Amino acid sequence: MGTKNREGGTTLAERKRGTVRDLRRDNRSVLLWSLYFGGARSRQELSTATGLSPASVSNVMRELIDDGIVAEVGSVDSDGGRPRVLLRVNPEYGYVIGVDVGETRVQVELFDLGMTERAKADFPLDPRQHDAEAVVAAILAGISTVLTDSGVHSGSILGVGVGVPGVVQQHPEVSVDAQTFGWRDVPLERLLRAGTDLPLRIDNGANTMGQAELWFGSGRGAQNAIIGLIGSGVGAAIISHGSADRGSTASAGEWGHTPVIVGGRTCRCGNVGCLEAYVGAEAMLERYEEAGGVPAQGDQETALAAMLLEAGTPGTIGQKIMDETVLYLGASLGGLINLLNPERIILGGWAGLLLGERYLEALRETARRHSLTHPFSTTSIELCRLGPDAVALGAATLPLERFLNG
Amino acid sequence: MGTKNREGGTTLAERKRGTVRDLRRDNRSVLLWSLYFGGARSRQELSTATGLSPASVSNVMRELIDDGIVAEVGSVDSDGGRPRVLLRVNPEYGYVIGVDVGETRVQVELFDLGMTERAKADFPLDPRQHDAEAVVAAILAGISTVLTDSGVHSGSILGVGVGVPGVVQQHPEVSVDAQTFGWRDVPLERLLRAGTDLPLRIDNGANTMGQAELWFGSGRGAQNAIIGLIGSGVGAAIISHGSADRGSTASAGEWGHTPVIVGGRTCRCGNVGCLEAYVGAEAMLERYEEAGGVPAQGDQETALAAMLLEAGTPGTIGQKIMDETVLYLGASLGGLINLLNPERIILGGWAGLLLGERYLEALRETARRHSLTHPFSTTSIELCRLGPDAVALGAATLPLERFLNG
DNA sequence: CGGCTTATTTCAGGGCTTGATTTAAGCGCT
DNA sequence: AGCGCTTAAATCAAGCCCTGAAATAAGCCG
Repeated sequence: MGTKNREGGTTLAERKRGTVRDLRRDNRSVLLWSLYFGGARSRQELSTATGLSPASVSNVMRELIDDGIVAEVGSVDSDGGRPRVLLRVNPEYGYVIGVDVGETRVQVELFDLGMTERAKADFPLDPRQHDAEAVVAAILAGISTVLTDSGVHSGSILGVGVGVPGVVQQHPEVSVDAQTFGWRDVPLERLLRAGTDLPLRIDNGANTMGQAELWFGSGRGAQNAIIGLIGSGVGAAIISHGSADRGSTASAGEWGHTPVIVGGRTCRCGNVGCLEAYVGAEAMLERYEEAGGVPAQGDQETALAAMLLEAGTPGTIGQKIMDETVLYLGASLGGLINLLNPERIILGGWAGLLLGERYLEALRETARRHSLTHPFSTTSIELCRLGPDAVALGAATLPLERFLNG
Repeated sequence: MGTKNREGGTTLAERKRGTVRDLRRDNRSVLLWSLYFGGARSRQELSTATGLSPASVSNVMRELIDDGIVAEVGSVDSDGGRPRVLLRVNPEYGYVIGVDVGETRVQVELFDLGMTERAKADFPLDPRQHDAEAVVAAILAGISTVLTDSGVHSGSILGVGVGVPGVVQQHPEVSVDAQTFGWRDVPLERLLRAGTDLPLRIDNGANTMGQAELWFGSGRGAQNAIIGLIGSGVGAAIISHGSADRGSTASAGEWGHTPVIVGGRTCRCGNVGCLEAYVGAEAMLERYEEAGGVPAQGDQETALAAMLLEAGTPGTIGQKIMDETVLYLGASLGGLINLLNPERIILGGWAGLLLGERYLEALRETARRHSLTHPFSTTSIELCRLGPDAVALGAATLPLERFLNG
């Protein structure tokens, strides 16, 4: 109810649903979504699932089959009647490419429509050097590599999705602000456009990862969810009404810079008391050191793992730090539950998974203590289910989404 | 993009847009919304505003005029062409009733479609006695009072909206949980149904107030907004994609129970460190007393006003409390800005307005210090514009919304 | 008063979904 | 093997809807 736009700009006119032809496109799209996420089903099942008449389903399906998008696959016997013919989206109708632009590497993956990986390419990046040119070159090289490796013709690529570690503005032009890369208003789409004609979609990496979990991971079917990502810093993808809420200028989700101790520890963002000043991997290790601990040599990942190991022994500094961490994180989770009343919270990111392995139950309990009974009891807190490729997978869902929408 | 429901239950089938007739209903509704919020406009303007062809606009408008919903009102001359005929929604086509169930009184108001108040009735409630029966009786009495006072026939009432101070569950049956009233799973709709046949819509009072501000107050036109309500406690209505985000079980918006000092002051919800443990009127007065202040006699409103007056003098206890209050509230606002990236934050509630009068600028500054540059710079923080009738007004928009949707 | 400009309405054309009606495809029992 | 029964899918005529083009309405201007 009431999702119709009021006169808030041009949104009303942009809506593309006035003619009977749009109706057809919509129905076609509804059927495709239903088929894609519902798996192989008969026309009849589609009819009851979507509320469309059997006649229309038949009609649209013939079209989709003629286009090669949908294929009949076997049939299911019924006792005493004509067997139902099962339909499914043809995974080879087209392919999508997902790109994960990370701090240390650009990862490019090619999937068929069933989201089976068909090819993959990794290009290391110099961690001290994140020229837009270098990244663009890596992405373009990755695209042509996966194309040749998979033997897929570029004509059957439905699109390329790119997940980047920064705020992505879509209007008036796609531009990326990424502090860690020193990017400010980098017109990534325009730069890529010079090297490829494929349809492009660019979004924040945390959002693409969230979308991956939402579609294929722990978030399947959720209408209201929060996917929290804890790595060196802390971010989140917020799902409301079944789709990502990016806020008014696409920078929503900065969970890490939400207060937990007003006037507390200084955060790398310059403010004080942020969650990220306590809970990100970087902050955890700093706090460990401040408390007299000696972080293990190596990268953050190794150091954090070592600290977690130490934390298993009572009385250690590691344990103290981790107990506090669980308290802060759990309290913040409780706050999110109260504020947004999600049906599911999903914790991920490399540090989040490390932490979750050992402390998930403690986090649940802390969140319970810091939230109201009712909203807590209708929420579940879980870990991400997808591996390190989730960002690329989620990025690939961007063109997939466009395809399913027609 | 991508607001289509995935296979998350029965939502797909519930969508009522498959047939060419639904298309008509939708277009009719789009035109009505545009006319309602865009004011008097010609058919041609409607055509460009909605993207529908002039022919269709004419067509639908004739229908609406025949139904008495829309009326032609004057025309504007143009130099050298046929003058445009202005259309508007006929404010007398129907009426809506809004009910505000507060702690001390039930307020019932009757509006025409232009949201001009036509009648109003107040029924005091015994603050120690919030029997569902008493409240239901007051609401029903209020409805018949405003009907007779306004002379409006009940047949032209489009519906009644009720705002209650508690969590409202819509499924499987409308039921209300209101801690302050001692209500648990009160089937308010069923109880009211026994006394009236009018269409009913029940929602949380903070949400209805938020909707009022969104439609007619400081929030006009916003797609992403937060309406914060500070009274005795602290709540919020969260608007995303242009409509209220109630979360998965309709209890979203408990901003007051979001952490600001983990491990801090005990809140009346039983947890510690909640925003409401510092910023609600009740908490502010408690903190004042704990710090050695002597609250003025009388109700909370008088006492808070007195403290605010004292706070104007440097060195007083009142000033100390208020400085802290601004710090906590501002930090929490900063967190909301980072997390949700709203285009507007609107502060209301009786205590919020009292506070905002004097400290709005300080709050803005504190929020700025506690948020990231980009999202802060695209947000404005303002005060509610509507008076104490906002809850009833917002409640009345519930049936109005249904009417506009057809 | 006639030409000109702009706003609405009218109308034929093309599309869409649907309920009803057929046709297709097996099952089970005789 | 044959026949009736059951269920799934396809076909078809009917009823709506939106749109572009053409026609009509309504003033202004010289």
